[in-house]
Amino acid sequence: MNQTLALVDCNSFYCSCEQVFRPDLNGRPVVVLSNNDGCIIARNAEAKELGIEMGEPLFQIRDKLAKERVAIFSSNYTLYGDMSRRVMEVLGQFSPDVEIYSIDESFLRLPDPASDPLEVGNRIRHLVKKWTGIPVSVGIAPTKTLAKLANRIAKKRRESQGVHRLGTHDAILDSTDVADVWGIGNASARKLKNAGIFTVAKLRDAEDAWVLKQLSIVGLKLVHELRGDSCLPLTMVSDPKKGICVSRSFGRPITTLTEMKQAVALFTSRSAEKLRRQHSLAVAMGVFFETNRFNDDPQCQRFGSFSLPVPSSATTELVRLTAVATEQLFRDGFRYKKAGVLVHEIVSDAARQTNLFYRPDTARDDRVSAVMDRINREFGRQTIHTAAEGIHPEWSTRFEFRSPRYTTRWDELPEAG
DNA sequence: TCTGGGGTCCTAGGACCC
DNA sequence: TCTGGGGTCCTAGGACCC
Repeated sequence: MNQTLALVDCNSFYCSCEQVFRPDLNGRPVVVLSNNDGCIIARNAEAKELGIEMGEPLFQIRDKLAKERVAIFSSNYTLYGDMSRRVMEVLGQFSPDVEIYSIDESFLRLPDPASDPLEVGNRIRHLVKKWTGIPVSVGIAPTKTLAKLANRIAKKRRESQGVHRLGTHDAILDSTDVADVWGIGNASARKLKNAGIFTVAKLRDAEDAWVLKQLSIVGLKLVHELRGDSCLPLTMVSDPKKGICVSRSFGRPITTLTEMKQAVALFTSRSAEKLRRQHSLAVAMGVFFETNRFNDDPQCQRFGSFSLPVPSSATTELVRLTAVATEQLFRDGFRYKKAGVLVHEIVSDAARQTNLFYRPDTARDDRVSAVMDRINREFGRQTIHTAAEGIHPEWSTRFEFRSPRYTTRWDELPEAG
């Protein structure tokens, strides 16, 4: 099959989103923090140059950041989600076949075989920047794995100027580290290097049987992709999630059952919303909480799961059930740092109306949920929520450096003049 | 010393990704 | 004092069945 794919990836996406609204930060190092302002999860080019690493805890490098005048932001997922949608809209102009792979990258099948792919890549770059302010890099190749690699090269090589096209036998593959291949993580890279395979070209030319034995079917597909043989198709419509997990670290430790129930109720509401958005029902769920594993506090991890009496996605029902589970699991005398809710068995809501157990009270719960969704969609998340979640609880996640939600909240826009 | 040969389902854990 | 939060896929091994 002869196809030309492009992988479009936003450069330092979270940082770029912040910088679009803060042109005064141009040329300055910028970082974005994880939930709770714990770790560095995004750095712009200037910050990377300072040697700031992905995943570094903030408290360990606070002084360095201050000294280098690094701009620090808490993560602002409302803003990033909205900017992502805008970028993806622009990409839609270039192809009917777009796979949104993550919040900041998409695969496109370039539809017109006659046009020059490099020229198309440059147009994508230019238009996304012009309409959204976000800089992107474009990798072009016949398979996803090669397009990923091409994108990496586009970002690394200055001469590429943000767009690179890669063929299966390009000379650059003889000098590209095998660890740069998408799907080759630490463990596989170590295995390959022990066997003398250091470059992408070497891996491409390895024997199928050997690869299968060492890296399983996953690795073999990847090697075929390096040879230009497409094994990973574009998936334009995403399947519903098979599991859902909502978990957070707290701004300060939780010690009481009352507060733990509030936290679990909040995470349960988020889970219920996710279920409804993909038209699914929970069949079995889990609740967990744990103490801080990085300090000397007495350690405690609790996990419990249960099946629902009837599959459901109603906030009120799920909150009631996870509250019971929380009461059963909770142990006094610990400082809990993190908790979460899982939905690990899911079914479609399509067949429910015919379910023997679908009674009027279930129907009422569902109507309440539908109204909650509508209000929260229109007026913003948490406009309406269950009383169980508490109001502005003290254990809430910290966002010391949060930027305004420029694109979705008028009330947070800075005043003009 | 020998201790079948399939098959399925489930779970835990590894590896990887963003 | 402060160390993220999601996901997917695959394999191995145990339980169970005929």
